[in-house]
Amino acid sequence: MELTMENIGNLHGVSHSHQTGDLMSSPHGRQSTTSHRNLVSHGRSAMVSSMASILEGAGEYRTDHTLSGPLHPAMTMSCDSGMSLSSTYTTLTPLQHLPPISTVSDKFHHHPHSHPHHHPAHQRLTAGNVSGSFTLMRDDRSLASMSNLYSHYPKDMSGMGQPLSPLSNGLGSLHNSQQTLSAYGPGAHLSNDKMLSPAGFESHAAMLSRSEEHLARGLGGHGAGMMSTLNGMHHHSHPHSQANGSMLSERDRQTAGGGQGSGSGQVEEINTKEVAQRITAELKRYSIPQAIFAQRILCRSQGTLSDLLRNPKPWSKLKSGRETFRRMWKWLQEPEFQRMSALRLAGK
DNA sequence: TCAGAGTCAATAGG
DNA sequence: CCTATTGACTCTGA
Repeated sequence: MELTMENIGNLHGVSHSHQTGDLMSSPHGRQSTTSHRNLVSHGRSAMVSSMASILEGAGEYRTDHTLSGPLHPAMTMSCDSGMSLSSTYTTLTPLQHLPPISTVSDKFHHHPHSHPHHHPAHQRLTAGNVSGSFTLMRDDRSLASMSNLYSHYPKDMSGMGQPLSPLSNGLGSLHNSQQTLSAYGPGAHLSNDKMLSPAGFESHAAMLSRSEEHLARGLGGHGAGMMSTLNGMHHHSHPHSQANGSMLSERDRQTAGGGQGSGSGQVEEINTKEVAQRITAELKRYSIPQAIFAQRILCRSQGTLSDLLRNPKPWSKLKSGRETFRRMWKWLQEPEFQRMSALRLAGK
């Protein structure tokens, strides 16, 4: 249940103005202006070009307010609004049944303001890090909600949605297609009903992970250790828990399989290695520099991201650092165009 | 006060 | 231009 708490904490965080913390998290104000412009990357491949443009566009994100705030709060997840994002889709998708709030409630309650600078405070709820027993990586609801968002975000769709998707190798396409599907197709349904039906979810997840796996392999760069973890994610099929500390498998299974389990979108136990690998793969795929991703999506520095990607600590050992992984995870859950817009808009 | 976690900025290397 | 590494710093929880 602890996990639950955490999530709840996040959700409610908004009300508590957690994010303030985040905002301020740019403690020394370093991130603010400093590196942005240098970070802008240039598209390398045709496909990527779109990305590039997006990124470059980000150059002006300074004006961001105009764009981000008012228009699409949900998508505007930046450092400051990061929490809001979660809340946002939470809102959109009521499906997930939150855990016993009562239990948790006080926990996240106490810590009214807090964190002077740095730390994104969110995590202080930490409640004891759970033994790492649960594992649900479901955030699919985000997808569902996304689909809703699309409606008022047509421009992105047209602009970025398509171009980005195709990836050179089959994997890419696979990966994409499925994302697309979930986002547009099933996703819509999901939003209404129970959110992801087990089946739907599974397939989605499974496919995803699978494709990613391949990708990772293709990339191959990372140590063997990392690779092994990939599959860890959603294979209910075989009970094999991953090599290193990730405890996901079972949880997934339960989630997927369990009738209501599916609903519990809130609790997320993230397989950090898996996320790290996937992020690494995506960044490479789209030629997104770490610096950009780190700042725009995670609100962290390049060095931090690099370290996290290369040496992800097991979820159970993370405290406030979980937030960073959550953001990565969320980003992974989003459809391309949204990722792009996030990169673009979140440029604060 | 101390240890650990999480970051950052600087910097070394492709 | 990118990524990896690292020393230093802030916080937080004993």
